[in-house]
Parts: sequence; structure tokens; C-alpha cells
Amino acid sequence: MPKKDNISLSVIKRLPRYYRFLGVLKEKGINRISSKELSQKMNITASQIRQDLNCFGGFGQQGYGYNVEDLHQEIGQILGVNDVLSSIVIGAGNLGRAVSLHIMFESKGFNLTGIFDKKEAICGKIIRGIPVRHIDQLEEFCLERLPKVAVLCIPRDAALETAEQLCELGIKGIWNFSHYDFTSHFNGIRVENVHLSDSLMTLSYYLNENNNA
Amino acid sequence: MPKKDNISLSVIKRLPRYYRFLGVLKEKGINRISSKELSQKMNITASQIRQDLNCFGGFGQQGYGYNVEDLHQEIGQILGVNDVLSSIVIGAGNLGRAVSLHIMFESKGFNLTGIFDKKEAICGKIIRGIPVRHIDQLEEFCLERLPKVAVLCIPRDAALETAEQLCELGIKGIWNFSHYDFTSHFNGIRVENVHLSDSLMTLSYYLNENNNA
DNA sequence: TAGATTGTTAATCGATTAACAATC
DNA sequence: TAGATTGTTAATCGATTAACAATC
Repeated sequence: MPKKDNISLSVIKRLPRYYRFLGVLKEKGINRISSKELSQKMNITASQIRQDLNCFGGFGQQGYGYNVEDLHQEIGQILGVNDVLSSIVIGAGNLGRAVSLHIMFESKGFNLTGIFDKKEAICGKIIRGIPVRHIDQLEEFCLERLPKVAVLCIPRDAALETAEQLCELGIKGIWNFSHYDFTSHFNGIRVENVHLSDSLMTLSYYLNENNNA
Repeated sequence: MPKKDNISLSVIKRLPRYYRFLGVLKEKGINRISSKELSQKMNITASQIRQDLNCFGGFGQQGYGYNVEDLHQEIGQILGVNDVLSSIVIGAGNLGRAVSLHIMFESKGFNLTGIFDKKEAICGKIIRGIPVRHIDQLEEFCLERLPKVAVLCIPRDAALETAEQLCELGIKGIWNFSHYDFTSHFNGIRVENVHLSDSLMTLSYYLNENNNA
């Protein structure tokens, strides 16, 4: 579908934001928007919006702008929110539980089918209908249910080994919350890293800087 | 302290990653590392490492490389992990609870002093020693305890109004998990946005793309 | 001293912005 | 048709990489 391939990461990273803003406009009942109007709302240039969208096709109409609902739908399509991916969460600690619930209630495109942990004490607990299974059952579960995405909510030390195992079990993508750093192509699978501590340190930097200035 | 000012966001965003890698090296008992060795471990160029570090000062030594412990310490200093900022969490849902625990156990530089929610049913619950207070007590709490950072774990609709209130109450930085988009300078305070759904959609994009390829 | 590796300047590359012809 | 706004090409800007003189 992409008009050109090798679309840069910078562009891809902006797509969800467009999707979000268009969703809000749609909810408000706004039918049409120009790149200029949208640029003001989003605090970016109209040029960038047009450039970004034209990586995927000509969604607008000269003299008119863009149809909000159509564009929202198109970007959703590009992001794949309509194709539901079977997903599992590894690690049912605080973060694992929160992320599990996030996937269940807030993310189209992902269907949570299993939660795993190595602590016996946690196993058997039910998180919104899904039982926490022992990590020893991971292989059997994967062979049977064929999940495509794994969410890593485990300590740094266990991350690499677990990721390798998940590769072998047919996982295609990892959403990584562990402190281990994966490259975005690990063993041929896709990884998206979320380093919460890094994000917080960035904030810390700027707050600190202000003290000096 | 910065050798030059106006250090680009690209550089700042890489600092926590350097800090993390150096922390691991330090733990392993490695004393010295060259930009070349580090570049291989981190999958970036040695040039970039040297450029980045030299925004803040000459931490290395020709012919030798960098002292791991010193550099770790220096970057920590730049990021402000030593200056502890009093922090509060707004919203004690699943995410709010997980993030509260994250701050308590995994982040130097931030000291969690209060948790707030608007649901009466949640108020009074204790999260690792910290009671969830009703949002109506926010003002009194802030006037007395003067927290510097607020973490927003509330729905989109409440984000803007709450952020404005927090500004007035003297908050200097916001770590924003709500689906509302703040600019990085909101009303003169610093905001770091964490859009988990955006991150997940990026993963979705690449997994989807693979199906087409 | 010779070798290694930094700090820094210069060259390249890619991403953003501006401009404008095409067209609804 | 005239006005508006896109799609796209060209210009600018900034970030990354390469090169090398300085120096430990």
C-alpha cells in the first residue's frame, strides 16, 4: 500500500499522533480539515503534515483539505489497528498487570490471550478474566494458541533469554518494558522499546537545568 | 555546567541510554572503555558518542578512553539523578498505581510524597505506605509540601484542567501518561509525554507491514 | 617514543520547511 | 471562473558521520 517504501522512522512515529488528533476531531463532529488548521492544532508545520501523508497516498483534495473521518480511517489502516494481533504478557508484577489492562481496554489491534509469570504465588490469579499461568506453560500455550506479540514486563537479567525463547516460539513482535536494550530488529522480529526510566530522566534533566539557569 | 547551551533534544534523549549502559559496565567491574568499544555495544557510531559527550565537557583522555565510573557519575549529574524532586501522582487507577511503584523503587531523583484520585472509593487505600488522598486535598497538600513534579495518570478529558491547576500550585514538571497532548513547554513548565498507545501502534505498523512484504 | 584514542572541525546525509504549479 | 489548498519539487536546516590534528 505505501506509495514509497523505506518510510523514515520519524514519519512512522508521527502517525499515531495524527490518528489521535483526527479521532478527537471526528468525535467533535468535524468533517473537514486543512493541513493548515491541523498544523495549528498539532503545533507542527502544514508542510510536514502534507509530506507525511503523501508517503502513503494522496488523501486530500485541492481547494478542500482532508475529510476527517476518511483520513482517520486511512491512518488506522496504515497502522493496522483493524488487524487484531494475538498477544501475551510476560511478567505479572505491577507493571505487567497495568500493561495487561491497558491492552485489554485501550488498544485496538491487540488481543490479550495469556499472562505468564515465574512466581508460583502469582500464578492462578485472574486479571480481568485472564489467569496468570506459570512460565513453564509458555511453550505449550504458544504451540497451541500461536500468539504473535509478546509484552516483556520482566527484569533486565531475564529479558534476553526470554526474548530468544519467544522467537523460537513464533512471536513476531515484542513490546519491551524491561531495562534491557533490544535493537528494533532482534533475531528478525520487531521490537518496540519503552524505557520509562529514560523518559523520566529526560524530565529530570530539564528540571535540573532550570535550577542552573 | 554545559559546555555549550541549546543542546539538542536528540542528544538529551540519548543520555539516559548512555547512563544505563555505563551502569551495567560498572556493575561488571569494567573500569575503562573507548568510544569505539562502547559504540559496538550500543549500536551507534563512536563519533556520535564523542560528539554527544563533548556537549558537556571533555570526560575522556586521549590514548586511554573513558573511565566508566567517572563517566557514569558525570552523566548522572547532568541528568540530575542526585537532586531528589518531590513528586505526586494524580490518578490511582491501574496505571497510576504501577507508575507510583515504579517511582518508589526504580527511579532515583524522584521522591513520591502523595497520590491523589477523585474516586471516593479509592481514597484511603495505601500504596506502599502512601495513602491515596482525595483530589480536593490537592491544593492544601501542595501549599504545605511543595511538590515539584506531578505524574498525570488520568483520562484525556481531565488532563488540561488538572495541568493548569498544578501550574498554579507551583508544579515545575509533568510526566504525562494521559492521552492529552501537551507541548514540552506548557505554561512555562516542562512536560514529558509518554503515549503508550502510540508506542504500541508503531509496533502494530511494522508487524502489519511485514504481512504485506 | 610510538600507539591509541580523544576532542573538534569539516563533509555528508537526511529531515524539515518553503515555494509553487496542479487542480478541485 | 476565482479561491483555496493540495501534492510535490527545491531550498534550508540540523543531525550524523568521517577525518584528523592534538595529546595522553
